[in-house]
Amino acid sequence: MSETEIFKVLSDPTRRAILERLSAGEATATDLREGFAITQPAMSQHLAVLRGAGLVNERREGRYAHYSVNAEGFAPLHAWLARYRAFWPSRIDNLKDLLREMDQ
Amino acid sequence: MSETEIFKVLSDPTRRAILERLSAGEATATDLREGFAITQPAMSQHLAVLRGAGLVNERREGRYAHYSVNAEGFAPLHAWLARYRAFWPSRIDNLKDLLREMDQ
DNA sequence: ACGACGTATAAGTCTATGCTTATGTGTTGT
DNA sequence: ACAACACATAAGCATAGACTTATACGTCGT
Repeated sequence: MSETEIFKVLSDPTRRAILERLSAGEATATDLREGFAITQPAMSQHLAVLRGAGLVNERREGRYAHYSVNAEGFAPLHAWLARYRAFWPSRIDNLKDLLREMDQ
Repeated sequence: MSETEIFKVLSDPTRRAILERLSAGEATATDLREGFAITQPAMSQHLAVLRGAGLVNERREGRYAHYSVNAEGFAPLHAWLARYRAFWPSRIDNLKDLLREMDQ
């Protein structure tokens, strides 16, 4: 998925809230509506967008759609952001060297 | 800056390209236009948005505006993304413990 | 002082997106 | 078989955002 698409998808607060909810575990589309002042089609559309971006997985079980976070979908975001980690706390700056050591 | 704002700002490919250019070093607004098929006001507006989100710094020098990456502005993004690092390569999963050790 | 320059702002246009209501599709229980 | 259910899709509307042209603002060189 393109970086542009991922950023667009995540720029919606409702979708980020959905992801946060899903990070606590799988949930159905109806489950997810609790706590959100949102109609069913709106939720369905948000989930379709998240699915399209590869940020969530869908597991079909009869008439229920179980959604969960697809952490691999965040890889492009991690990769992009890594370019701007130059000013991470200095401890973390040493990470690369550290990992190199760990590999040996 | 709110996560929503940061994601929106970064969802524009031109703005991400500007950041990439700036990550190679400071540049003026006019410098930045090279290589971009973009009018001067459009560039100025993008820079205003980046500045507003705290992602770039402006250094005024006479009639020139020198822009540079403000890496601290990426902190909210790092913090948010950290929640979804559960599936980072397993080596990195140990980072937290590692850093804890380093502090001692 | 004045004109060229570097940049910012204003105002309008066009498209993208998130919402709504209405409806379609497949599944389950009786 | 049929009604209720879980979810998806369609179509329309309203707002946001990225662009344009025009113009304003401050700075520099002559």
